[in-house]
Amino acid sequence: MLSLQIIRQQPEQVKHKLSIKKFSFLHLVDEILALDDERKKLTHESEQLQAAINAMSKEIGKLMQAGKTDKAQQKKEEVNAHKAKQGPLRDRLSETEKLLEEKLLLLPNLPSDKVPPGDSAKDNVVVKEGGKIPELPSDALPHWDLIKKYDIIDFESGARITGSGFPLFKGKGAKLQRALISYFLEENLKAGYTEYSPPLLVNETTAFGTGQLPDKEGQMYFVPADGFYLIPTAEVPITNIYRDMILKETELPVKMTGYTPCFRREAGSFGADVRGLNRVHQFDKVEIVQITHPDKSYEALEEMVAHVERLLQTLELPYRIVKLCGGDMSFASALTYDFEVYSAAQKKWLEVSSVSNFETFQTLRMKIRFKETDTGKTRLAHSLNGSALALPRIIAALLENHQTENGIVLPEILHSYFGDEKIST
RNA sequence: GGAGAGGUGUCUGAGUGGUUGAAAGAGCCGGUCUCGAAAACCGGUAUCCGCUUUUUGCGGAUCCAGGGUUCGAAUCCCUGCCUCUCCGCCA
Repeated sequence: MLSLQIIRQQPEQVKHKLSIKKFSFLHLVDEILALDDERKKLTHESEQLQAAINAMSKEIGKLMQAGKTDKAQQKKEEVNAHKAKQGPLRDRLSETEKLLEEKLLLLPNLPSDKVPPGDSAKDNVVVKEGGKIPELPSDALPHWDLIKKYDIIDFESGARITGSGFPLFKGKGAKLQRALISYFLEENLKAGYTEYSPPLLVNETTAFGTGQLPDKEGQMYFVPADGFYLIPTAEVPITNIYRDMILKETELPVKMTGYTPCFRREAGSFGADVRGLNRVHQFDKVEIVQITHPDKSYEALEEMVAHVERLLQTLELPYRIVKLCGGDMSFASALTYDFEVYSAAQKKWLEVSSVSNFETFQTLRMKIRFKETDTGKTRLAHSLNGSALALPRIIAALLENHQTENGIVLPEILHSYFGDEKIST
């Protein structure tokens, strides 16, 4: 969420930046400012009364000890008169605060100055391309056919056990997943990340912290009996590890990684985009998360981008890095780089990672702060995260790009993790 | 799931209705001492909100959370959450 402070100080600037994100309810900014003024006024009045009440209560204490009960009784009545005045004031105050909070939560994060203008995915800026797009024969198969050919995922059984979008990995397919997870985690460890294996169900407060709630509950699976949400990404539990904490400046940056299954309802998706592994309800992902000093977060973002890029290079996949334009960015992000891998048989780019800086948007909600060594002041940290990497589309791309007459020839880096060089019939 | 105990500051831990934002100790920061360090001694050491033009200062809130009793609550009552111990069930 945005801090009231920045809205108070630079309302016009805030509106301008929100409009870059194609956010259309700019009137919210003025409404928030009006509510904030109201809140301050009511707070002040209510606290004046409270201060008077507190002072009188202390006097009553003294009078009672001195045995002057009738004088104390007189004071008590005075206090009661003050309290009668304070009651309605407090009700108005809490009403105002609630409304203010609700409106504040509707505002998306401000885009960083580096965000290119634009309305949708077509305006995103390709900042880098790498790898080589393979020349496949004309009878090259899309991954859903390769999956059948090598019998590595059983979509029908998955659908029977649960429903469509819940793939059942089998044999070499299951092992390939395990190999990729191990490989990604090992590389993340080498880059200085601490490994976590978090809970897969989270409570409401946790889901609120990273910005899934309110508003996006439709995207998550929910367990009503216990009030838990199935995580849509490891970002949610892992970032929340530091919720309500004040770190020492020297403890930054905090670098965390974790493998989890991810659950997404993906309501409303349909068509060719959802074929095979392109979009599923349950998938595996290795995530990286950083909590950084506010002055270092963009450095960290670049470092994370470079790290993910290395992973794709070693997997020998053709990729490109895309900087998202204002209109295509997520609610919580200040700057996002998407990684796309070219799927040679489908002839299209598939998003396999999204690396974002959230600046203080999440840390304000979660109260993740640090104490400055020099001044002793408490400041909000910045939070970032990215996939390193999401498995299904990586598998789709590996299958399609590395298909040969003799099977799927895996990149060398995976051989030791997979225990073989290729997948064949 | 059943029975009991408990949740206090960075930590340990005192506090059962009236200057208690909270004893004491530890830790941490600064200082004295020292060639330097240790020890000893002295001082400091929560967060959020509001007022004050700034510093200074003032006020309010916070002793798991939310309600309640009271002139006044860390302290009493209710509800919820969590932790620990024992029993049950179970991978």
